[in-house]
Amino acid sequence: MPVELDAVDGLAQVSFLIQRMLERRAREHDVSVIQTRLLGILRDRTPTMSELAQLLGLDKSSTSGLVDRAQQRGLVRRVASQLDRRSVRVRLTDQGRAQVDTVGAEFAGDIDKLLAPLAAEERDALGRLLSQMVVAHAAAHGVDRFATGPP
Amino acid sequence: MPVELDAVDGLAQVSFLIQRMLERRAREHDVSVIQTRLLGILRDRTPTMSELAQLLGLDKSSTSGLVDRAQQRGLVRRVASQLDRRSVRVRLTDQGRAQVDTVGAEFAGDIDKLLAPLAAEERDALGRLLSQMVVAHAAAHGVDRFATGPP
DNA sequence: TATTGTTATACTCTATAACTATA
DNA sequence: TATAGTTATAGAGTATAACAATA
Repeated sequence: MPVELDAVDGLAQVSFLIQRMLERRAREHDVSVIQTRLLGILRDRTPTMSELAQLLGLDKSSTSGLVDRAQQRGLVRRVASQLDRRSVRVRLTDQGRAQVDTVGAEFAGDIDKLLAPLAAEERDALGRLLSQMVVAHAAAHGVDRFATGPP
Repeated sequence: MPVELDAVDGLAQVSFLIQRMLERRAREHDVSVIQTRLLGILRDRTPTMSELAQLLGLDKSSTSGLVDRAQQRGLVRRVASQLDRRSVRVRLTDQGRAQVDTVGAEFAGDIDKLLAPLAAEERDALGRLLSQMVVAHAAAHGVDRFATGPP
């Protein structure tokens, strides 16, 4: 198999593979990728609607609808804020937490399978290279790496 | 910056970064990722609607709508087949080709920037590791790597 | 006045089901 | 009958603009 991709093409191809894996896993549990991403953000946070919109990179009205649908499915709930009575916090329900844990574990398993052809030292080397890229990108763009990526 | 991700987390993070880059580039040109993917498929093909639905992994009705909207924007056109009068082929217009070339080049440039922190030998090593993964996955799943990935 | 959040509206994307035309 | 494609319908996801309540 002498097929050889350069780093740019390799990253593009692998990204599409991984994205499709996530789509499939989410759909198996009857949710969308964006719903899963919402739950992922809420795993270690209870943000206001505004903060949530910021984290998701969506308009506040889009976020309202997203949370509406997640709430209808029993995955999240809205909690009134005591400090500012205009404000609402969004919290994961037990069912939502179970859901995101399951999808997250399956998704991680998919990526792990994708790594199967690599030897242990190669996996380590890959992790180091990717870390360099992610860290440099976060430094340059001021992004909290753990805020944006699901799950 | 002693932050170190393992290969699984690194792949997940980088995939989300790359996906967001593509979304941004597509939106800058007023199209969606799926529209860009459609154009990418048509760069070296003139498939029937059925073939297109297969390549995109969508229902034929979804594909109809997608092509409708791309056609309204002047990016593709439908061509009647002579062999089978039920059948329709979809072809890129000049404008569609210019669009996908532009977005594709910008997207490749984004990935290239993401690779900036790596030395030349590291980029080569990364390309080799990712190639191994893509090739093994294609062999196991029987996927034409160039059919599915945009652009 | 400014901010937080929701609602009204419109468009894209997607699937299922029913349909037309051709094979 | 079977296949290629479209249309009707419904729902998710998104943004803009207008709005209510609170600060």
